[in-house]
Amino acid sequence: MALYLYNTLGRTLQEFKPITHGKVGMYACGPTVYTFAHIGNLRTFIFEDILRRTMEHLGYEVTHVMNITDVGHLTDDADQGEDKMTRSAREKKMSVWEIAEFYTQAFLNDMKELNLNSPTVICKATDHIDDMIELIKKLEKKGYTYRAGGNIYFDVERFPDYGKLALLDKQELKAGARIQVDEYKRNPRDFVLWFTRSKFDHQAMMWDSPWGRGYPGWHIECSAMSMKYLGEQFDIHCGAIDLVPVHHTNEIAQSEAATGKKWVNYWVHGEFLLMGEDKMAKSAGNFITLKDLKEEGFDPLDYRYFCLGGHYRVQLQFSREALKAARAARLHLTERVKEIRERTSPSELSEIGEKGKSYIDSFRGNLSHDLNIPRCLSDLWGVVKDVELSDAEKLAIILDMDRVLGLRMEEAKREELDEAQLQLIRDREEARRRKDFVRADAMREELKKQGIILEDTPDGTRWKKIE
RNA sequence: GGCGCCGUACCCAAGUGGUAAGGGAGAGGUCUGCAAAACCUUUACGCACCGGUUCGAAUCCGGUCGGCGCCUCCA
Repeated sequence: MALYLYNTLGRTLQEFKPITHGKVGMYACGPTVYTFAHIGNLRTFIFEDILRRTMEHLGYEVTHVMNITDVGHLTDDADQGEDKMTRSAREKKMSVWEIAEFYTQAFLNDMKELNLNSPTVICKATDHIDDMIELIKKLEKKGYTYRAGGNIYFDVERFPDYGKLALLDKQELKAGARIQVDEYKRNPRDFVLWFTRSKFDHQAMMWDSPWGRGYPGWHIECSAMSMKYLGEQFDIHCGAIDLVPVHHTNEIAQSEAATGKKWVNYWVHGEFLLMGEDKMAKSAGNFITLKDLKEEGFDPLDYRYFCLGGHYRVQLQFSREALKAARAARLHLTERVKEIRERTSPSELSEIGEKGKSYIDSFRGNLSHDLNIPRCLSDLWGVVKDVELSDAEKLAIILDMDRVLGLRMEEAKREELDEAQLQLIRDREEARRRKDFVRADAMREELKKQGIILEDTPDGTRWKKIE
């Protein structure tokens, strides 16, 4: 089944055709590790995980590369003083290297808890300074750069297609609207490839280069590392929507200028998470982290489920109410799967009947249509509730769908009780037979204190643990 | 000012010109010693508003109102 993706380059839905048959090279812009990722950042990584799992589900062998931006870059709108990493280091009384390592680990932990499959390659900017220098040298040789005020700039005038991704030619740039204009730039859209003169007082990370001791510009790392691991041309580059006008635009310019080839075929961008009505941003101070949600009693997978409820290209409104709804839905789902598994083991996918196949087809169709995950979730619920499917079929289909959704359905199994608890349940059943309901209710109350809920059914008493 | 996105039930939200997915919450019912779970039924003659195209519009076109994002930190 053909996969259709919305390509920001061209702004249309396009059939995905890989460069190499059966394989996909995919680069995802990773986190900047000077503080904890907030749940808005994490939405993007959940989307990328879904994209990667979808392609694998459709039979592609995926090479997924994600970078870690551990070189500090700028502070805020004022753009002066210290860089992010330096400031964070000062506040935490740690070195910039320790800060980067600490938040990198925190991020990788978030990924694990959200059940994000680990990228094939995770690469740190600071491990690839030489690759960046080589790329800048190449650009310099071809005449795409100029030196001014101690820095090396990329000259956008030399690259005619500049801004194609972001439709910048249709926009009027309001230069200096938010940021002071860099007096050394020939064109306001020019950007720095290598700094030797830091804007910051206490620049901590510095490297030697042909242009002097300094540090790389922000955009060069993604070009250098993606081409190192995926080649000069690859299939998909993704990230959040805010990266389109500057970061990705500049990446394209420097990459294609260096190689003279088209760099990336499909650009796939995820929309923002909104906090109430506004965007969630570190600078606005209205952000929350996965840790915050856990402290409020949510499971990271509740947040994953919540994100799956909205399409990746549409802004999603976060609220505690909406997250609670997602949690309730996920717990119901998990409970249902536990019940099914208790009765059966999954059948072979090849033995699924017509009715079951229609769900699988629907699911794949929705996936293929620009990752319509909300519809896929709807298909999943359809399977769970269908009265014509056998339990074995249901379980097989659910587990198959979950390879994409990543809700850990394979772990939805009945927990174990100890012998004393099992005995108490048997005693209670005995009391019920004697119609000693006062005693029976007391025992149920006692089990509830131990976190066990009882349900009396015509087939006997069932129990489950409270989450 | 320029560019882009979006207004669907109490809430989140899908919708690919053919008669409004799904989840949550609420209500009624079946079952039950009670409870819970499960299941069944139910909640938008209508998709911000006004025109237009069409046999047919939530979907396409134009306009109005409202919201969000971006315009060199940004997921």
